[in-house]
Amino acid sequence: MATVSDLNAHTGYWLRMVSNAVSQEFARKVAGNEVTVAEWAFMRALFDVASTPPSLLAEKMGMTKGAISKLADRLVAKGLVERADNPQDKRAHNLSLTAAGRAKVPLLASLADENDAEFFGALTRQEHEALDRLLRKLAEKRGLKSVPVD
Amino acid sequence: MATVSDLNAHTGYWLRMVSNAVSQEFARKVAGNEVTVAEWAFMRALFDVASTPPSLLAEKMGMTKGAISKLADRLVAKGLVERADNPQDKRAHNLSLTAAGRAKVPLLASLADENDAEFFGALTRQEHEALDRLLRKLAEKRGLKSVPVD
DNA sequence: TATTGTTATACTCTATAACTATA
DNA sequence: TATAGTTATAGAGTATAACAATA
Repeated sequence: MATVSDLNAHTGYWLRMVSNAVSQEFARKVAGNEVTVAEWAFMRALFDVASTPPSLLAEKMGMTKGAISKLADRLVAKGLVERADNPQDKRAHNLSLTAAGRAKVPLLASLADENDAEFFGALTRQEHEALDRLLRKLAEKRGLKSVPVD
Repeated sequence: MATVSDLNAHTGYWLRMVSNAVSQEFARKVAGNEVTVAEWAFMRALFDVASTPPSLLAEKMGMTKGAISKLADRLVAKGLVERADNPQDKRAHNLSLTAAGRAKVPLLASLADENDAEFFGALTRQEHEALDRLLRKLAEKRGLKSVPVD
């Protein structure tokens, strides 16, 4: 347990600080592409799976069904995502990127690359790789899954 | 530049995922203490400085003046923060924790400790220290400053 | 005019909980 | 009853921009 004198030891505090800065800058970068950061994350998670039910996406992304539903609505309205009926279970359906959505991924990915380079370029290559590894380890422990092909 | 095939290389994506999970859980933990995560970060930044103008706090926290102003309003209403006139410049003022605000810090800090332990306990001690160091390095490069005593 | 801070406005993000339609 | 998903509601978080007071 830390005492008040070592408040600065809180990793969560720095994590939030850095993550917010990275996301804010990325939001600016994607703003011109009619897509938000959360929408990009959604599309990115969908990119490598042919098709997936909302419930699974919610679990993977650490979000509630309701949040996924709302995000999906927006992306469907923009023509980037589509819902397909599940013949086996009429309650269920599957989400996937449309051709337009899929076509947009490389552009958005290159903006994400730029953003990564801008922020993590402050680290050496070894440091950057170490950070990546640590974050993935934490995500995994938390049940946040990457796309299947990972 | 990454190509579409190495989408998973985006550090920003994982950073956001992990940070969101950590903050969400912490929000649950502090919810019973009439304080939000952003409010705690604000109080924490204020804890080690006797008194600071909003503009400086905004710079340190990577937020706009408007956002700081709104947060300060809420904390003043809760009796945790106070504004003091600056005799040298009537436009300016200084923010500081009230006695009640200061008294609340150890409890909130211990919840932050708990949260850190819960998430970063998945790492070895060396890994946890490495993560800390990397995050601070990134924050520093970005001009996000820790409190002066750091 | 420039600067400090507040206020007005507007979104995104997300949760919780109630609801609908199946199973 | 249980489950898949949607919808309704609400609030946090934050930005941008216009504004007021003072320098």
